[in-house]
Amino acid sequence: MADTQLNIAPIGEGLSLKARAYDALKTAITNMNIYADDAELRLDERDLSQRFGVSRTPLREALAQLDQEGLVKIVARRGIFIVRKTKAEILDMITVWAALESMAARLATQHASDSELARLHTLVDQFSQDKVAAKMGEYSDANIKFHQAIIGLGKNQLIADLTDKLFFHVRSIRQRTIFEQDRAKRSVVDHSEIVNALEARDTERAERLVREHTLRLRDHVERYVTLD
Amino acid sequence: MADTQLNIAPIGEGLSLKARAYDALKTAITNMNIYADDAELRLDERDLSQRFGVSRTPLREALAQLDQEGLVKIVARRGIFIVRKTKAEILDMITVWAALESMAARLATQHASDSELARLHTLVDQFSQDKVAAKMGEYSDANIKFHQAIIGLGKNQLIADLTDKLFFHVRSIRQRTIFEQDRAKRSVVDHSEIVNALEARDTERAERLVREHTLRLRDHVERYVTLD
DNA sequence: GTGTGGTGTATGGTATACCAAAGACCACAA
DNA sequence: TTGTGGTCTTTGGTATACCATACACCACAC
Repeated sequence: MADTQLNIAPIGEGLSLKARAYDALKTAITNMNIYADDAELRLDERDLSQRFGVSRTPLREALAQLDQEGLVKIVARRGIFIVRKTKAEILDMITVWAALESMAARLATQHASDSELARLHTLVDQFSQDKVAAKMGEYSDANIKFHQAIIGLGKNQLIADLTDKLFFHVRSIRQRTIFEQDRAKRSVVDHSEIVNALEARDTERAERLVREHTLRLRDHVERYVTLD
Repeated sequence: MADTQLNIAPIGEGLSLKARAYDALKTAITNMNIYADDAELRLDERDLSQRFGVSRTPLREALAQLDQEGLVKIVARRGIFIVRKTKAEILDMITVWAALESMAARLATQHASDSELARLHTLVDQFSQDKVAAKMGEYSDANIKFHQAIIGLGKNQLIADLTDKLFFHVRSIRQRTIFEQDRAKRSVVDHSEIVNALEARDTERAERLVREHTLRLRDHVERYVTLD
């Protein structure tokens, strides 16, 4: 059945070229193992421009944004480079994450509804301490989701936005370390205690547990993870 | 005495046009009372371009950055507007500030040297509880400096960077409210207790005091300050 | 008199041409 | 053979011309 209307082709998906370039670059960088020795960290503006099919201007705006977020570094007349975070920077990020998520937990005890907290509970209940090893992939996702859920329940948009920007880095570290040294088991226990504190509306305890949980990740990374 | 050398004029001050446009815009917005009823919140790209003497491209990049930082909002085909933060957003910012500064305080108890903490002490000692009213202007500055100093002692660059971005908004609120309802006196006491906790290397107490101090500001704003 | 449609204008968005600087490479001279 | 200089190439930086859209205003018809 042929269209009776003209039905002009949708040129873009509604997003600006800048936004699309930004998304494409971000996912490309995200899916790349930038710590491999042979990783090509140099980006070529003109090459990218051709490959995305957009001109350099919107591309540069997207790159400028990534630069500000710290994913790439633009050096005048030298090039654009994907940034390898130093270990110290990763540690700082995890520390900031701890500060923000623990504050979100504090807020959650004050502002989240019982039903919202109950939903959090179901996230935790899916994994018992001993079954975790059997379904690593799933737990790795569930682990991330749990932390994002707490942040959501804090109902502070700024915290959500800031952690979103850190997420890219923190996620990869969380996934990389969750199954080292029995950390998954410990994680299950921690999460369960956190939920209990939240449901008990125990503000101080919830805050402390979340902070300690994430700072433990920090210590683990400091001791055992090698970057650079 | 005429130059024997050619001595070509220094064209720029070394900064890129984008960076200069950014600085100029930021200070311009900072020094403007955007809450006045007759404030002109609309920015004209071409007009600004002429007034700064740069073309639209670097100007737009600067504006895009301000947009991302939330100082202005760019609406496609509508214009660029200076953002009036809503009260809710201000409250969220103060909350985030509390989370970050309290974490910085925690870190300071672990990583700051005795002499660094002693210097902090001198910042506090300049103002006794009853003399504060006499030199309001000075105290207002000292108050801000105190908080920045704690953040510096946390030695987490990311915390410093993030609070820097919030600073613009939080500073104006701090200055606006510090002399309401005897808050200055309370502030002096708080600061002194915070320094004591830091010097005693009492991590938990320092963190808690800083958090509570800033959350009190948050409550004060929520109750007594009218924006929008 | 009111409503609708079309046109004009202002404003961002995009593409492209050109500029400037830094580094690599090569030729030539000592 | 080695060092110095200049040039060429690569890359980002800047300016500008052009395009698309949203809104306002006005004319015309009902």
